[in-house]
Amino acid sequence: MEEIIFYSPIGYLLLQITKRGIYAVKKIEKGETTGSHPVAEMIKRYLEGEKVDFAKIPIDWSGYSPLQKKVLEKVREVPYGEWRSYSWVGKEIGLNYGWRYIGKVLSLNRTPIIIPCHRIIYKNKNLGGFTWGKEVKKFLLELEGISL
DNA sequence: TTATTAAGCGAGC
DNA sequence: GCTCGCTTAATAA
Repeated sequence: MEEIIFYSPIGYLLLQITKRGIYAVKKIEKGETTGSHPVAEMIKRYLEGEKVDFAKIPIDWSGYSPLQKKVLEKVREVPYGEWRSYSWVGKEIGLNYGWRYIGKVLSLNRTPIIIPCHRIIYKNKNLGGFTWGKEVKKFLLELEGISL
C-alpha cells in the first residue's frame, strides 16, 4: 500500500494505491505533501478546472460485492459535464425498483472524483449526499459547468 | 432467518 | 411546498 498526500483546491487529499490500482481517496484536514504520483497530478488538474479523463485509471475493487462494483462501474460511464439520477443508475443495471439501494452503494464509494458519484443527484436537481459533504459536491458540479 | 440500514422517488394533499 | 409509503441487497444478530 502506497500513500501519497497532496494539496488541492478543496484541501489536502490522501491517495492510497495498491498493486491492483487506486484503493481509496480521502480528504484530510492537515498534512504535508509527500511526493507525487501521476494520478495525484490528474486529480489536482481536474480540481483546478481542467477536463481530465479518469476512465483508464485502474481501481482496486477489493471489498466490494459484485453488484456494488457493477453500480460503481456504471457511474464511471457518466460523461464529464453531465448528471444522472439514482433511478437512472438502477435501471441501467437492471434494478427496476431497487434504486434506493444505489444510495447505499455510493455511500460505500472509497474513491470520489475518480468514480464521479458527485454526478448522481436527485431527479429534481437537489443534491443528495456526498462522502466529503454537500459543499464539495456542489463545487465539483459547478466545476463541470452544471448549474443547479 | 429476521431485523436493520442507505446519499431516492412519486403520489397526494 | 410538505408528508407518506415503498424497494432492494448487504450486513449483523
